Amino acid sequence: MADGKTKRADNRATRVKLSDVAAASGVHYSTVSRVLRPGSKGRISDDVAKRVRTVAKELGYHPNSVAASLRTQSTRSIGLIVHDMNDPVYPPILSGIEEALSPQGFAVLVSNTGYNLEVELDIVNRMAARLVDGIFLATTRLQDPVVERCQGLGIPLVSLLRQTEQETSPAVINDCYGGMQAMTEHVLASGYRDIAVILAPQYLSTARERWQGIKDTLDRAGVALPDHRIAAVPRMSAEEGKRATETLLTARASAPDVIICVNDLVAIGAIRACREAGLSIPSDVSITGYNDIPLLDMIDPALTTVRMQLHEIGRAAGQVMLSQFEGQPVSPMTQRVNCELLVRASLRRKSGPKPT
Amino acid sequence: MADGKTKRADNRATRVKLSDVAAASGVHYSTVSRVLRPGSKGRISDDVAKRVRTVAKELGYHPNSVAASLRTQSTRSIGLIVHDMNDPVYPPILSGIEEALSPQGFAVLVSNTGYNLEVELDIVNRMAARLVDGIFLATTRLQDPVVERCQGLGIPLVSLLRQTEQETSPAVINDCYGGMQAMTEHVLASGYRDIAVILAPQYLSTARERWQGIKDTLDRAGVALPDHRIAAVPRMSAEEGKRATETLLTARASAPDVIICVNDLVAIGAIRACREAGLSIPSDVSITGYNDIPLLDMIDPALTTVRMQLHEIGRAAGQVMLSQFEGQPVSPMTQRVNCELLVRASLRRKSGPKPT
DNA sequence: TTGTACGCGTTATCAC
DNA sequence: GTGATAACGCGTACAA
Repeated sequence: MADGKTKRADNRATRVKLSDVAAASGVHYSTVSRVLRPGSKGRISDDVAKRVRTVAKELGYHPNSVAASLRTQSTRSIGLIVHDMNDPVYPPILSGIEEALSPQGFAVLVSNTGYNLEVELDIVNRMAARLVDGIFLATTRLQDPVVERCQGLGIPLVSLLRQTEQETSPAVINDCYGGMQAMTEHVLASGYRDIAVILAPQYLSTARERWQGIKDTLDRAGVALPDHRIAAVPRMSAEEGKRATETLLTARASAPDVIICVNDLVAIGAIRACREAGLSIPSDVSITGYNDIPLLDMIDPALTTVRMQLHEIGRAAGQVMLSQFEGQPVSPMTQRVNCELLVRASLRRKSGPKPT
Repeated sequence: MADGKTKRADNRATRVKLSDVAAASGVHYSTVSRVLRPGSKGRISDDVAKRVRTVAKELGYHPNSVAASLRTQSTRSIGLIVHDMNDPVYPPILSGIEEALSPQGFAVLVSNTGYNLEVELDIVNRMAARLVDGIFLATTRLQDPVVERCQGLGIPLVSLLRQTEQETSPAVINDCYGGMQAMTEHVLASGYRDIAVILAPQYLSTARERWQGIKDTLDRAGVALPDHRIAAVPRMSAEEGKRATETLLTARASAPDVIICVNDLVAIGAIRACREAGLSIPSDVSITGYNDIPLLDMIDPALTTVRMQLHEIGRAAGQVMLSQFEGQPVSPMTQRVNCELLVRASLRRKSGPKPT
């Protein structure tokens, strides 16, 4: 009843609705509804349509999408689930998604799992309760209970960056196999043979494909990769990369020629570890990454990496989601987006043979 | 009628609702509603409550929040409007917001304006149509039509990082004045007197406060800042920073001792421009930034900057939003979060007098 | 071409 | 304590 604090409630209450427009234009509100939504059933006389439209504009009518959602069972909102938006690979993907879906009137609900599966399942439940029209999942594992839950709930799903083992959901991913193959071939072409790798958990398709890309290329070239030149991180962070590199460096007296890292953050950790071990890069050890996160060309030394088309992955995923909404069968289930090798200072052509 | 493609529709249709639970437990659905929502009016007998609850769990009941929203006029969703999520300052803020609001059942709708005011106003309209409970605005200008529109629509608003001239909306911001003051004092203490600055548009409170922090400190120290040592960028990007630096460097034959940049990205552009001009950093020119974006300690040279507590700003903004929902008057209108000077290699104590 | 009437799944306000 | 019932604002088959 007060003046100041009821402002918002008043605003809501005062909000002009379909029937207000109808009353002001002297027609029934169902007519207004038809006028305002192109693609409705019956045709409308031009003069009525025009009158209704101007009245609606004058009154500042905006449809209440919650009411519409209740009726249509569609909220025109979609969820985006990521482990952590602070990982620089996600923002460009979000941009791409927005580019594809925003013109169609969709809004994006972003949630971080914090790398916690329980949280992630809970997020899916909450999004389901909100009747999101679909979910973009950037956390997909090769065997994924989250994917199963979405499917159990009947929520259209598109995986981002990763895919399940059986390719059970539509997915738009980077060609990690091809990217790492190109990287490994370049490492070999640069003259290196004593190669080390830092891998990531193999329940992620990205990590597995990258590892396969390395392995197959080395195998074809007949280059051995002994166990003591292989390390793994439980999570793709700089901290873990540093730790893994320390393990690698202490495994043998001599350092490897080059360390191929599963991604950029891990590579940054590797750089730190090498520095602390008194090794300089690239003269003592070359290092490579993957992703091409921002500023990577500015660090010392500029990191050799593979650039993913993250924005394009997001955009394509948006398209897949839209075609799924239209009931079109998705094919192929897994769509691969190309990437590009970027050679920078952290990887140098081998100058001479190492002293034995 | 087919089997595969109607799966989702079936799921929606099949979805267990209040009345299903009611039927299965032999009570009226309004009773179920009361049981399931703590804090409803009438008290319920324990046995009925228990029965209803178990039945609900068995049937896998989940409330339809769209229907609830239609009734309550609250969607428990809030909008976050940023220019571009690719700017690394935003993700930590989003995390902070989620930390504060997610436990309360709120979801966050993220939208990028792409630095376009028309788009931004449109986003507000769309969010209003979705009945968001509130909006976080990270784009606030000193005079801001977007703020006005939100207020006109009666949507609770919290500004992030920036504030309007008249402090018309609750805001949680960084203490940019203090941060730049500390930076400038350190620059002076390092022995520099020939100082250049790169500023940003003064319709942003961040840019203006930083500039004031610099100016006041120099004034107090009696150090002059001639016009040819002042440049400005239309947008805080590396590209613009590079361009502005080129302008600075060509204005006079001698380069300044140090360039104080409005933020890190601009500073990175400055580094690039200096390199191209054959100047080395910090021996020829020192450079400073602001924000402490990720990897800044890894670039060459490591950039001296001011670290903002971005996550904390997001969290605090979430708290402000919540207390606003509870009808509590916000005070003070502008809440400042402290920041910290980080001195790194890009700024070195002046060794000797420059040759004249 | 336009109006009628019902339903979407809840919440809230009544009675009883 | 519990049941009945009216909104909430819109979409749409159907009638006119």
